[in-house]
Amino acid sequence: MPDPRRDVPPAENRAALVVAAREVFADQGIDAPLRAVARRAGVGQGSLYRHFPDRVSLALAAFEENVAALERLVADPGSTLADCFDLLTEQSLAAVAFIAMLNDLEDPRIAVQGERVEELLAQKLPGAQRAGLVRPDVSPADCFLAVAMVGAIASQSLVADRRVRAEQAWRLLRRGLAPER
Amino acid sequence: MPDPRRDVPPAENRAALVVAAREVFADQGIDAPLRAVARRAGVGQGSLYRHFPDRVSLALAAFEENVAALERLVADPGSTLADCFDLLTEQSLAAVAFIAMLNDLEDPRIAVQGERVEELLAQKLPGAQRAGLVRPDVSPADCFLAVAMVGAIASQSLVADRRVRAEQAWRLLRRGLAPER
Amino acid sequence: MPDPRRDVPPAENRAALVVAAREVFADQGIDAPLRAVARRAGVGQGSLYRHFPDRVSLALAAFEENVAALERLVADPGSTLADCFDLLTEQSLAAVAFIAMLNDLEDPRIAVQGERVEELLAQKLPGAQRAGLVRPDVSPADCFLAVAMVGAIASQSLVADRRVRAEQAWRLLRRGLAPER
Amino acid sequence: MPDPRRDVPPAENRAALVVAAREVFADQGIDAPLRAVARRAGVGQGSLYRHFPDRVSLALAAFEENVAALERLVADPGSTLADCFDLLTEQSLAAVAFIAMLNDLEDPRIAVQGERVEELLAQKLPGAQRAGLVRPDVSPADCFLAVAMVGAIASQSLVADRRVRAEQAWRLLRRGLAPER
DNA sequence: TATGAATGAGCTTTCATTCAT
DNA sequence: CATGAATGAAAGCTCATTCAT
Repeated sequence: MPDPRRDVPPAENRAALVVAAREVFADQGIDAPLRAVARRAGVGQGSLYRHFPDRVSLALAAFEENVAALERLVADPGSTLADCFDLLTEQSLAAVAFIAMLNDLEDPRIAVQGERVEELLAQKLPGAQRAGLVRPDVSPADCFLAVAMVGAIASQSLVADRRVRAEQAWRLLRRGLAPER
Repeated sequence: MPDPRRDVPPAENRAALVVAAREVFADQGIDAPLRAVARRAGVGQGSLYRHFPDRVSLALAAFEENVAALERLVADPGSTLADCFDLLTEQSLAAVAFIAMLNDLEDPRIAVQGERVEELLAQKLPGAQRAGLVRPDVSPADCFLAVAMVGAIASQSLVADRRVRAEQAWRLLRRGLAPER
Repeated sequence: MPDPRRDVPPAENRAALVVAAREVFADQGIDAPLRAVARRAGVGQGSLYRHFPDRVSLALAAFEENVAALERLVADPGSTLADCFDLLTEQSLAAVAFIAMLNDLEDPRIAVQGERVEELLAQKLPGAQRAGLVRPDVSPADCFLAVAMVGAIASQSLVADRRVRAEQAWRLLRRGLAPER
Repeated sequence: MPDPRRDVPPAENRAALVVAAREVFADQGIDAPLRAVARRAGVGQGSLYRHFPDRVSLALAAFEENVAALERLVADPGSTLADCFDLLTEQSLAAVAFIAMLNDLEDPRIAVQGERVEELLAQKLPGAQRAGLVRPDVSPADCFLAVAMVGAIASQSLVADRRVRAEQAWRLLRRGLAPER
C-alpha cells in the first residue's frame, strides 16, 4: 500500500526528526519515548532508527543547534562570558534535557560536545579575567562545571521553580567565581 | 509447601527491604525497578508493597539513616557546618539517589525531609558565620542548595569521576560562600 | 507477640465476619477482596479462612439473614406474594451481590438456597392466584425467575439507576408485553 | 531472528484479535484477561493494545457484528419485532458477554451502541403493535429492557440451562404474571 | 485457635526494537 | 529507503491463599 503523498526527499525526514526531538525532549525530558518523537515528526519508527540508531545520536542532533547558537555568540567579539552563561542557562531552562544530555559523559560522542562547549567558554574566559570580573585561577573546566551545576539543579527542580533555583544557584556560583575585592 | 530457603523471622523482611533498597538505589538510581529491591531482599513482591505502598515511602525509609546520621552529627557541639557538608557529600557519593530523592519536592513527605536537612544546616550556620568562614548574608536555603548542587552534579557524573567533580564543585561553591577578604 | 485484648470466644469472630461480609459485598460487589472482609471484621485473614474456606461459604452466611427475613415474612399469614417480591427487590437493591450469589447455581450449596427461596414463594403463590392477581399457570419457578431477572438487571445497572430499572422491570413482568385478549 | 511460525499478513492481526475476543469473551465472560485474547489470537500483548487501547474498544469490536446482524435483520421489511428478539436472544446465548457489555452504560461508547439497538427495536415496534401482538403502551425502552433482562438472566445461569431459562424468561415477559382482565 | 505477614502468580500497560511490505 | 504493525520483555500493582508464631 504505497503512500502517494510521500515523494519528498528523505533528508527532510531527518530534519523533521531533529525538530520533533527538540520539542519532545524539552516537553517530556531526555527519557521520552522515541515513539513520541517519530509520531511528532510524522515519520515511521523505522526511519527514526535509520537516521538515529540510538537515543544519544538523536539527542546530539536535537541539541546541536544549542551549541551552534553558542558558537555564534562566541564568534561575536562584543559578547562576554556572562552572555555565554546567560545563553546556556536559558537553553537549560528551555530544555533541561540539554544539560542532562551533556552530563552523560559515559558516551564519548557527548563528551566531545561537552569539550566543545568548554572550549567556547575558554575563549571568553581571559577577557572576563582581564576585566576583573573573574578570578585569575578559574579554569575553563570550572566554567563548564558551573553551567552543568546550574543545569543539573534546574533539571531536578519542579518546572515552576526552575528559573528561581537557577538564579539562586548563579548567585552562589558568581561569588565563587568572582575575585575578592 | 514450606520454603526450605527461608528460616529468618518474618518481621525482618522490612529491615531486609530497607537494606536492599539502599543498595539497589545506590547501584541503579532512584528509578530502579522495585522488583529488583524485592529480589535483592529475598522477599516477595507483595511483601514489599505491604511495607512500602509506593516508591517514595521505600526511598524515605532507605535514606532515613542518612538524615539520622546528620542529626547525630549536628547534635555534637564540636561539629561544624563544614563537617555537615562533608557528611552530606559522602552520603551523596555513596548513593546519588539520596539527593535525587531529596530534590523531588513534588512529594510532601520528601519536602519535609528536605526542610529537616535545611534546618539542621541552619543550626550550624551562625557558628560558621561568627567564625568568619561564611558570609553573613548566606541563608540556610543557600546551604541546602549548595548541597543539592553537589549531589546533582555527582549524580550526573560517571561513578569514577564523582568524587573529583564533587570536590571541584565545592571549591567553586566555597569561594562563593566565603566572605571577601 | 500475644494480643492481650483478645480473649473473646471465637464464635464472635464468625459473627463479625458475617456482618462485615454483608457490608463489603453490598458495597463492592460479590467479587470484593476477601481481605477487605477480614479487615472490616477486625479479624485475621486466617480466621476468615478457618470459618469460611471459600468465597461461596462466606457469601451464603452473609445473605442467610436475607432468606431468614423472607421466611419470617412468609410465616406471617397476612403477607402476600407481592410482599415477598417487594422484600426480595429491596434486598437486591441493597446488595446486588445477593442475587448475583443466588444465581450462581454452579455451586450446590447455593442451589439449595435458591430452592429454599422458590419454596417460600410457592407458599404464597396459590393465594395470589385465588385472589385473581396471578395467572393460574404461573409456577413457583416463574416467580423465582422473575425475582432473579429483576435482581440481574439491577446488578447490571448503574447504582443510580437501579431502583428505576427494577421498577420498570417489575412493570413489564407483571403485565407482559402482549396485549390482553 | 525471523519467526518461522508467522507468515500471515500483518494486518490480519486486528481481525484475529476480534475473532479471539469474541471467543474468549463468550467462554470466560466480559472480564476475561486480555492476555488470553492476545494468546488466542496468536499475537503479542503490544499488538492487542495497539489495536484496542482498552477493554471496551475490544469488546465493541468483538460484538459489532452482533449489532450489524440486527441492522441487517431490521432492514428486511419482512422481519418482525419477534425476529429481533429471537436474534438478540441467540446472540446472548452464544455470548452472554454481549449483553453484559451493552449493560455497562457507564461508558459512552457502549451507551451509543445500546441506543442503537433500542432504535432498531423501535423501528419494528409499531408494526408489532398494529398487529395486536404488543400492547400499545409498550415503549422501545421496554423492549430493550426485556432483551437486557433475558441476557442478564442467561449470563447468570449455567451454560447448560441458559437456553431453557431464556425461553422461560421470554414466556414470562410476553404474557406477564398478572391475569387478563 | 487467631493473627497477619509473606508469597508469587497473574493482570494491565508501556516501549525499544525488528522486519515484512 | 520509508513505513508502522508486531513483538515480547519488563514494570507496577493486587489478591487468594498459606503458615510461622
